[in-house]
Amino acid sequence: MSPRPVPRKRVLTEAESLQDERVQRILATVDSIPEGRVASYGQVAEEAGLPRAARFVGSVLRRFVANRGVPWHRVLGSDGTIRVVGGTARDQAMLLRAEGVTVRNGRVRMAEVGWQPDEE
DNA sequence: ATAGTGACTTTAC
DNA sequence: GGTAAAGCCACTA
Repeated sequence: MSPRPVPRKRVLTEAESLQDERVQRILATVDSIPEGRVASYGQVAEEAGLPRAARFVGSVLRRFVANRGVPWHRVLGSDGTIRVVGGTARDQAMLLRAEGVTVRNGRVRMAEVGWQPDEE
């Protein structure tokens, strides 16, 4: 029997990461944010069953969401601030305004447009 | 295995 | 209102 190479762990490709259960739950959670509402990264993480993984949520959105049907623009910082840098920030504000969310100084009022998961 | 990084959050001034 | 530091998770320069 010729020895076979042991399958080594390697870096996940994008396609593989998309199959990652955590990624799927994150995307599903973001997708469940109703139009006109927003959620924080930490909130998404918690809803997805990944408490304290807010930064991970941010990186997942940054890497995959750009060209999918996921409403990434409804995810903001816990204080309602747009955390994206560069031109994408302008897009996010535009997308939010397009669905009736008031954005002032790169920020929204979480008390008004914050998503309450129990109202789905 | 260690160090650095980031679409984060919380706490403490 | 604001900044600073520390804690946080997972990925990687």
